[in-house]
Amino acid sequence: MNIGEVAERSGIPPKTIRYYEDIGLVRPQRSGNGYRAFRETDLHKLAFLGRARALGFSIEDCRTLLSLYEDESRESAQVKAVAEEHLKAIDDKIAQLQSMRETLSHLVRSCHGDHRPDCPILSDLAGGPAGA
Amino acid sequence: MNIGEVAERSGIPPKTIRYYEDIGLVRPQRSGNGYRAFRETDLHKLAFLGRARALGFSIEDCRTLLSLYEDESRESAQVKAVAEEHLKAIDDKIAQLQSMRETLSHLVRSCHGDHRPDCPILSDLAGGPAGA
DNA sequence: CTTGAGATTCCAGTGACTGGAAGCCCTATG
DNA sequence: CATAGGGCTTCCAGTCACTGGAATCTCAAG
Repeated sequence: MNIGEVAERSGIPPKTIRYYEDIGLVRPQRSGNGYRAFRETDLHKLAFLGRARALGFSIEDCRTLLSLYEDESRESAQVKAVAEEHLKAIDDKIAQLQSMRETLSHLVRSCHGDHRPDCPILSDLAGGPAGA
Repeated sequence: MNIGEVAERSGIPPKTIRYYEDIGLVRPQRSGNGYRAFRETDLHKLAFLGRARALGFSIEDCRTLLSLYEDESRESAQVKAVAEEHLKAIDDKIAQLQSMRETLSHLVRSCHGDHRPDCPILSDLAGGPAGA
């Protein structure tokens, strides 16, 4: 398989697949003409990567997960540990965003949003709730 | 004021302040010795930037907000528009993270996490719920 | 006079791609 | 057989918002 077909079947753009090869996530063989020659297992790996990235795992996590996937003597606890850590990071990020959302939505609601210059959003940014 | 004091009072690291000058967000004067000489208004701007960044506004949004802040003929609607767009981006991001969180927490719960190699997390990544 | 803290500039790296340029390979058509 | 195109190759640069580090300079204190 050439890169175009793999891209289509895995849903990962050619550019990204080349990048994944650069950083050693996949190692396709080469045909006589220099083109990358992907086997089914390469496609499988790329699809795996696509799903892991869609769940927000970092590239380094993906590398770990892939190696665990290929390691028959793995312990599921190792996989779970990676996933739990990532889950916690997601929770932290959500909490942070929700806190921003909270503040911001209050500010947006309190701004009349018309042609006048007075704006509680700017007042808040300029110096906190007791803004000048 | 030298950069150290401004950093302490604004909560923004010196490196970041220099970066903000590089990209034209602040324009401190210079003393005879070549040191940056910050005035109160510069400090004020930096504190403004710190709060805007803490709410997740991009640097470009910050630039816009700062210029609106300094524009006496602004209309609050302009500020509100920027904030609303950002709020929507935050909502989108939260939704995306919550969807990941959902999937991931199911997977984590379904993994026994012991010394055995079988792992529903890997099965899912390897090929969806109907994993091999 | 030396020491140390704090200031300066510039270069490089982060994460995970993505865009673009220059050029090779292959197939199909005129 | 020449050519046009589409797909493939490599390499370089840019994204975003910093951050680390090196080499050098300035200043106040002892």
